[in-house]
Amino acid sequence: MPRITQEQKKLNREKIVSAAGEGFRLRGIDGIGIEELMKAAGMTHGGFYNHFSSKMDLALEVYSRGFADSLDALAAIRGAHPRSAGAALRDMIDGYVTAAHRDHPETGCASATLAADAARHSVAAQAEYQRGLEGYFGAITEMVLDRAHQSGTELGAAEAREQAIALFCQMVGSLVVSRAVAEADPALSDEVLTANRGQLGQR
Amino acid sequence: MPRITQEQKKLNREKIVSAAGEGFRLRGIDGIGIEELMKAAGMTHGGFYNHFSSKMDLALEVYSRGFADSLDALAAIRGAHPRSAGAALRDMIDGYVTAAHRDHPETGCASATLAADAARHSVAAQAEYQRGLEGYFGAITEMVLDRAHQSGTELGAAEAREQAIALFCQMVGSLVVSRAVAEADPALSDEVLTANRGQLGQR
DNA sequence: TGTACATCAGTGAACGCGCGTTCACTGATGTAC
DNA sequence: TGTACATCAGTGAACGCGCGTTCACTGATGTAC
Repeated sequence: MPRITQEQKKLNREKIVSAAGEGFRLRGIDGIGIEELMKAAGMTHGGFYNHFSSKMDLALEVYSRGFADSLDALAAIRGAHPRSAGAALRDMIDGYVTAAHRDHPETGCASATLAADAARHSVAAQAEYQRGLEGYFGAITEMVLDRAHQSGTELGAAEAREQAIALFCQMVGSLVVSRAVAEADPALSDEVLTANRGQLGQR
Repeated sequence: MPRITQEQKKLNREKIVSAAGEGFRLRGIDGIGIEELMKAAGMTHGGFYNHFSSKMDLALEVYSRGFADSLDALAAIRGAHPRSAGAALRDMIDGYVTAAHRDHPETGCASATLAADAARHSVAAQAEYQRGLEGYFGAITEMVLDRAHQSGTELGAAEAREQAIALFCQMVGSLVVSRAVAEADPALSDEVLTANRGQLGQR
């Protein structure tokens, strides 16, 4: 059957990255094997090394892809609210701190699922993580500044960035904590989300 | 050489739990093997099953131990400030959101290190996590209520609990995020901590 | 108190399994003429 | 455009390694008398 079109090869590579994006988020980088990933992508495991030099190489691509996707999503939210940065911020929070997001890590924020892996794995993974973080922080800071400007509030750039960072960390923390008890105590898990959404809304 | 005193056996068991507490926090439950843990505890790996029925059994003990220790630490902070709940809250935050805590996960908060493992592992682990969370939430809620009372502020119990939950999640999130870039970008990692401490202080 | 025997904690080899990675092979694709 | 050959993506078996767990063994401890 092989060999395959160059275009088909690119498609297959995409399938692997996509399957790994979900698998790594769901079970951790060490929690799912190459055989299972390749099967999910519709191939057998042997061909993996035609696309990546190692499992960690794939993981790095998953990281950078994940952050890029999240930044796109942020840009889309901002684009949907060209008039009000406040509404955009609310949309971001209400889309993030959600039972649906908690219950579907495989398609969710990379920060909330892969942060622990990044801390424990190579510096290369951390470097990808850093690039993603800078992007988030910058975008959210702009939104906070815009909102202050639109409401006529005085707000320095440094203070806006501090607020943006704190806001982001609280969003991530709320998801991480709520996931840690999602199966054992759904009510508590829901309460964690509700409480954070409530407090975040007051900012 | 064996057999050993019953008292010595208990001591050995403690050494295993202690070594696992550090090892699991540092590298994850799947990130360190029984052989290495037992070596760190000063024994060979074969004897492990004289103390625990499985690796997951040990992990459960590490979880419950970790939460108990953290609750003790919280009680100690409150005890050190019998007059001012506000000062106790500040001490808690300033002790938690710190470079020292970030750099030493092995002796740090179990929530910030083992949350991802709990979400992915058995429901039993989540149940331990849940018990710990309830303890935290309850204690912090009391502190928030005490502070309001001491400053003469009106504050309902439900609102206090909501604030306590949000506060805790932000603390956890700040540590998780700062650790994810600690090696790759120490300055950014420090900024994450500083920003969160700053914003948390304004509550 | 002393003696004889059963118990059992630690040792280190071994088992079985799954994982990341390698490799010989196949046959359709890409390319040179 | 057609032909001949080199390339190389996917296949599936295999390798090596580390891991969780088991086991026969040892000899000091605990216990029954």
